[in-house]
Amino acid sequence: MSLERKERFTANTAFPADRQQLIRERLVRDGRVLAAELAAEFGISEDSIRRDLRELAAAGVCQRVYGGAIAQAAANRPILERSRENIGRKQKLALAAVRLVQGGQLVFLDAGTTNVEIAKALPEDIGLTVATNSPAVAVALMDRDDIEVVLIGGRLDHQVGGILGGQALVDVQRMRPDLCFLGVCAIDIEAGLGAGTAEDAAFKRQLVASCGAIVAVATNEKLGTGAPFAIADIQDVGHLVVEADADANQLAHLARSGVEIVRAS
Amino acid sequence: MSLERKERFTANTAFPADRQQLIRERLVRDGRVLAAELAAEFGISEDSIRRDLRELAAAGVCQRVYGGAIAQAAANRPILERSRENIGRKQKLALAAVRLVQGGQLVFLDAGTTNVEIAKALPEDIGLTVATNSPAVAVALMDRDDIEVVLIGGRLDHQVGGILGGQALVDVQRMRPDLCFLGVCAIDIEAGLGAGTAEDAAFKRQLVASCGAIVAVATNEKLGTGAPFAIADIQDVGHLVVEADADANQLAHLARSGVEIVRAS
DNA sequence: CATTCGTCTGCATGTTTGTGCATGATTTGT
DNA sequence: ACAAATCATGCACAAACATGCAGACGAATG
Repeated sequence: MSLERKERFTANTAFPADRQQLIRERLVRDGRVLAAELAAEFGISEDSIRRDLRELAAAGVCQRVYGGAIAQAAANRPILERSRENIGRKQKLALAAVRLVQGGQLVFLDAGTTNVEIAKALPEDIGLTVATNSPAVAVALMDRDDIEVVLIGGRLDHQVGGILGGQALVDVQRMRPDLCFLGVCAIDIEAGLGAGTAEDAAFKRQLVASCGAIVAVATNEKLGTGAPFAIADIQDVGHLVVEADADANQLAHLARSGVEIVRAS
Repeated sequence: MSLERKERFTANTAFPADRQQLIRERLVRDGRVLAAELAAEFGISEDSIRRDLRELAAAGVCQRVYGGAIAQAAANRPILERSRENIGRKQKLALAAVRLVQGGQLVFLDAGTTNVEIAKALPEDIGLTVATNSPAVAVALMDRDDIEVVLIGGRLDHQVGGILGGQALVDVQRMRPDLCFLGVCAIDIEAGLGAGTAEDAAFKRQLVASCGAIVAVATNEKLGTGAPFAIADIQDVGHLVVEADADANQLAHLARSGVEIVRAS
């Protein structure tokens, strides 16, 4: 008896910690595990497996069920949902927008929810540098080893969700991004691009001045509307990314200003 | 006996330092080591191997497990993987930590998952300014109208999850926060505070120099362990926030250095 | 050369941890 | 509702553990 146990124990190269790690991996892969199955695989009794599962459940990794355990859906679900259907309008816009980006470039992502989606939509291993004044963009790119992130410093504007102010202006002045995704609040053929606050508009004006190419990404409700503070003329915009069902009439007017229209699918 | 031992000792090229280096390489290669296996290989007793492993664990190289040790990936793992672990414990720590904050202060929140929890735990309408090099902290405070947020600019370190580098150092130099919550990777009575990378340590050193009062918040696994790069001595820390079940012996040693211990509930 | 000190080692001691098994309690499927 | 499967709990045991101790050795000191 004791011999059997000793034999198993020493022959088995797996520490409890390793074993639990393997169970974790299996949980994310399959979503569920069976106690009996694991016991057979590791060559130990189901009791020990149950102990492991109990600990993992206590750590919040999985949830115990009769016969085994299922993965705690919280961390997994969003990734799956994201890759599958349910792609929002802004995500479709983002997918169209990122096609304008090339590896090796210095790209500026302005503050805004759309630009956060663009950050998330950047292709794997594209290898570029992203400058931004948006903490949310930085967080979205935190786990991307192929993307160097440079954050503009300064006072955070809660309304805009980005860094604004004098120091930010100076910092942007010192860099020459190849491409800039401008977070516009309004875009109109006559009024041009507009923002909701004076400080935001001032920052975006500096962006337009500093960046080699400007891309505006606009959902339908932003087309043909004005905003209190002007940023730039339509002529300053290189590309305008719009939704698939954007108003054709508006687009025709805009295209006449020389801006290249990109339609999302 | 003595002859045997001497023979072994000289025959094996293993001074403790050499031996530990070999164990390090083994850890990198295999990710784990078995105490009995190493003892057989080096021709010494398991006791000495265990001593080595204990030292390596204290240095943060590996994590001791029953039967041997596994490579310590935790400190070097990207921050997003760490973020969901131990949330409950860190929230309790955060609740204790925010009691050190007073309205109207300029508080610096260093990068780290614990400090994100501290940001979330700041009382409603406390009314203060938070400076940070962590985009995640900034995002957590985005909807807090009573808190002014100042973000340090510069290159984002994906491992640390915060802005590091020369410009960040200069920016911190220019401000005088009343209070700083330092994201320490390791804290030990002799080695002091430690970080996992040189750049991170340099930034934290500047924080210690610039800030009026330093608060270190440490989960249990960080107590009594060392890290490759030193930040500061224990004496530089004003308050140390620890978990309710932190090792009393360690705390007694730490308290003797003059640091004020705050226990979470 | 003798001695003193610090380090490293192995051993003895008692403690902790991981494991399997027995025993009821609980849950599931039919 | 009943049998089978699964589970939680307590127990026993061996492996692995921390700790204190003493001997051996090298280096520094007189």
